[in-house]
Amino acid sequence: MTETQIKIIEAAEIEFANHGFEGASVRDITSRAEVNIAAINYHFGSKADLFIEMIRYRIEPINQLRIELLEEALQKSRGNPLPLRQVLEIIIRPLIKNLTELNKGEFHFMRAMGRGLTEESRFMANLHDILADVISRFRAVLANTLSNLSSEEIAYCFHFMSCSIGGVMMQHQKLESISGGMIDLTNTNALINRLITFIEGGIASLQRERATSSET
Amino acid sequence: MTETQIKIIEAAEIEFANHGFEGASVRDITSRAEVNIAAINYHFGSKADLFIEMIRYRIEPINQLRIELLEEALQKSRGNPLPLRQVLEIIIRPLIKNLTELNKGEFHFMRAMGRGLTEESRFMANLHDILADVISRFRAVLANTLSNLSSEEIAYCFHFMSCSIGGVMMQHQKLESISGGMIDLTNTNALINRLITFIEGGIASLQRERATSSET
DNA sequence: CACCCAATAAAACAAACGTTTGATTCATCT
DNA sequence: AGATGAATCAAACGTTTGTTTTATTGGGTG
Repeated sequence: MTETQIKIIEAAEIEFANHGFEGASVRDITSRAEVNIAAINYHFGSKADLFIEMIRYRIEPINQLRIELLEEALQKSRGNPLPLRQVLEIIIRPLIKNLTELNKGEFHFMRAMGRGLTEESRFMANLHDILADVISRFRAVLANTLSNLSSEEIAYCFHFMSCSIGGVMMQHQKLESISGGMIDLTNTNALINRLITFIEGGIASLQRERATSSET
Repeated sequence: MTETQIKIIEAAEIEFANHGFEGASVRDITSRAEVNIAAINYHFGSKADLFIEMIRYRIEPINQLRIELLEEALQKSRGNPLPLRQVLEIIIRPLIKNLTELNKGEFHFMRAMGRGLTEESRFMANLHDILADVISRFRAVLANTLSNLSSEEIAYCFHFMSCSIGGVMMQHQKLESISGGMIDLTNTNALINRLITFIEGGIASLQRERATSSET
C-alpha cells in the first residue's frame, strides 16, 4: 500500500462517511487527498473498488486478531463451549476498540462502513467476502455456546447482536447529543463494557424465555 | 395527499431503499411511479423534500399512536414509573408491526428510512423535527423507569435501545439468510416479542451492573 | 360558451458525474 | 547517455444529474 493509496483511503473514509457511496464524488475525494483526479482509477480501478479496499484495509487486521483470540480461547477450553461473555468480548472489543481509536473524535470509517452495509447487492457480494470467514466462525462458536436454543432462536440472537454492534458503530456520534455532552466519545472501554453487558443480558434473557418453550 | 403524490412516495420508498438518497435518481422514481419527470418538483418542491415527506407520511401516524398508548399507560399508572417492558412495548410494537406489514415481504420503507438516518446534517435537521416529540417523551418516561441509574447510564441504555431497533429495521432482510430461510420475515410478532425481550434483558443487565457501582 | 387553474407533458438547462486519454515527470537500470 | 516503466498531471470524454421552462390538457365555474 503506497503513500498515495493511503492518502486516498483516508480521504475516502471522510467523504464516504459524510455523503455515502453515491453521494461522495471522486473529485471531492481526490482533492481532499491532494492527489490527481485520475489517481483513484489508476490505483484502485474504480470508485467501487476503492470502497471495497477501504473496508479491507481497516477490517482485515481486526478480523485476523479476532480469529487469533478465538482460536486461543478454543484451545484453552478443551472442547467445552465458551462462555457467552467471552465470545462477545472477542467479537466486539477488537472491532470497536480499534475503530474508535482510528481518528480520535471523528469515527469516519465506522460511519462509512455502516453505510456500505446498506448498499445494494453489487457491493454486498464483495463486502460479504471480506467478512464471511469471521462470521461463519463466530456463528459456529455461538451456536455451541447457546446449545440449549433451537437454531432458529440462535439466528435471532446472532441477528440482534449484529444489529446492536452495527448500530452502535454507525450511530456512535449520537452518544454525544443523547447524553447532553456528558459521555466522552473517546472513552472506548466504557462503551465496550456496557455494550457487551447489554448484548449478554439480552441473549441471556432470550435463553431464559426460549430454552424449552416454543411458542411464537 | 393526491393519488399522484402517493404513487411517487411509494416508488420513492423502493428507489431510496435500494440506492440511497443520492443514488436514487428522480428519473428512476418518476418512471417507476409512471408519472412525468417534473412531478416531483411540482408536488414536493425538490428531491430532498420528497424524502422528508416520504418519512412523515409513514411515521406520523405511528408516532401519534405511540403517544396515545403512552398517555393512556401513564394515566393508569397514577404517577408510578411504568414497567420497563411496557415502555418497550409502546416504543417498539407499533413501529415495527406497522412498518413490516406495509408491503409484505419487501420492507422498502424501513431500509429507506434507515439509510436516511445516516445522511448528512441537512436532512437530519428535518428528520429530527419529525421524531423529536416522541423521542423526548420516551426519554423522560424511560428515565423515570430507570431511576436507579445515573443519567449517563440512562443515556447508554437509550442509545443501545435505539441502535438495536434501528439496526433490526434496516437489516430485517438479513434474517432470511442468517436463519437459512427458516425464519418467516412476515412473522412480525415473533420478531417483536424477541426484540423486546432482548432489549429488556440488556437494559436489566446494565441496571444490575450499574445501579450503584460507578467504575468505568 | 368562454374562462380559469391545477395537473401533466415534453424538451431543454447548466452542472456534475466517473472514467479515459495522451503527455510529462523522474527515479532506476543497462 | 539512453531506455524503461511506474506515477502523476491537465484536459477532455460522453452520460447522467436535479431542476426549470414552456406548452398542452381537461374538468369545474361564472
